[in-house]
Amino acid sequence: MAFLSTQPYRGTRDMYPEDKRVQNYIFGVWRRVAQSYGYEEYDAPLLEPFELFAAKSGQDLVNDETYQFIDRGDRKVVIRPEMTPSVSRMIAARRQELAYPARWFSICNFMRYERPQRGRERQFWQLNVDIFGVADSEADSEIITMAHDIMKAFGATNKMYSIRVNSRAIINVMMAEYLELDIVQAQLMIKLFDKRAKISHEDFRDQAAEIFDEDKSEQGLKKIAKLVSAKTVGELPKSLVESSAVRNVQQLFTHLHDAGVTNAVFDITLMRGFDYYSGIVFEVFDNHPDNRRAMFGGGRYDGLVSLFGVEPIPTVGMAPGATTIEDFLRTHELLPKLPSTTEVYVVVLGDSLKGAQDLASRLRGEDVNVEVDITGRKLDKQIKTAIKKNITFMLFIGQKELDEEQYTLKDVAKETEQTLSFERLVTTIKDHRHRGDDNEL
RNA sequence: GCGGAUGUAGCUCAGUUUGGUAGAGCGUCGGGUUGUGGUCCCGAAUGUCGCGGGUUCGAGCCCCGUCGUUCGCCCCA
Repeated sequence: MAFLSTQPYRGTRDMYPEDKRVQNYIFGVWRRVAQSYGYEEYDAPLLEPFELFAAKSGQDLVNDETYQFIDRGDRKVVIRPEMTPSVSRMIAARRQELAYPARWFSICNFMRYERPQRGRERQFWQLNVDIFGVADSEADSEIITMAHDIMKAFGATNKMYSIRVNSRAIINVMMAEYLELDIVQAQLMIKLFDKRAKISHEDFRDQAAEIFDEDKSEQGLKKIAKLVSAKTVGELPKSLVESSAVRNVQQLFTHLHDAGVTNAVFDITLMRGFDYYSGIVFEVFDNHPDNRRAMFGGGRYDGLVSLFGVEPIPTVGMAPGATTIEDFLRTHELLPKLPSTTEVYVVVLGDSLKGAQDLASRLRGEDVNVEVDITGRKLDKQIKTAIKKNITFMLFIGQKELDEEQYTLKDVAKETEQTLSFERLVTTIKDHRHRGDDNEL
């Protein structure tokens, strides 16, 4: 008989305790920052009807990149590849009774049938943060500022990443009125702009020239050169600067500046997915030479809620992924040492197991997480186990300690030992707990 | 969907040139001082050499296929 494989399914990861610690750390930072802005957590089903995604995204996307199946009732269902349609559905369903602006977040897993590569897995976790009901650029600014704060909360400095900002509204004006392209040409040009960083200047120019009608090609290239050279919104050609789309982005940058977000830059070539975005779009880029890539992004999608046949609700959101954040943290060596959730490992000396168990039980009664070594092994083996498990404290329990009711507590990292009464034991362990929390921030 | 690299002990890898008994370090387990560890000493266990087929007297090594991993392309909600 062939043995079963121990490998996880392609594109998925087994979360061993040390992996889960990292994930919980990332989730914890996300949750803390989102809640600090007054966002409340929600959740949605793992499965959604096929139509929900088909309506929103391109057919290719839903057919080629989702996990889907027919359920026992002949319904076509999809394992969610993203959160936005589900949360839009939830908002649409209760649009009349919600308190606006509605500030919501979720931390959920998703599946996409893709070829795995660096920073991309078939099963992945994302934070989704959205603000519903505000059309003003204050909402755009809030989401981008929160992205910035999340990076800060992970210990990143401004130099480590940059935030690139563009606006679909500007792109629309630019394509239709400034470059005078029809819809088909505009789509091609958007794709080309999106690729610009990956191809040579010559290829970019040649391919751009082909998109224009022949008689407009030369003039069009000059216009594109002007667009691309704009380092700020203000440097865009005059006819664009006067549009409301540009004024809106200028406002956004003013807000960001006021909020202390100094590493946000305007980038006319940022296109981002583009299916449902209707206003600003942004992406957070890793600046490290070893990991130069877009980590996550977001934008404004005012039209999506109206797919459910109701009044549109203006919405801005973003979705940082755990995989890319983890890559970022490892690349910049920002991952903190993450101790076990177990605070005390009880090392049992001689045949004091029963007394050790009683003491452990009392500690648990005081809300301390305690693990007891019940193996009866030699001392050094017990100690090595505690270290390997990355547990903060060791507590040595032998007959002498039980008789005297004075216990030896060892701080594993500092290699220091104290002999303490039960009450002092509890306060010492709890004091350390609070310090640890502060260090994480 | 396309291209490159790669798969040998729990982990990191050598062994492939020139086919000839399956290796190292770390880790694990046991012991060395029966109340204190990471980096001491001694000893031991551990492999369908990813999987399937082919060539050969003989394959970890050569050939074909396949699966996984990884880097890039495409795509990126």
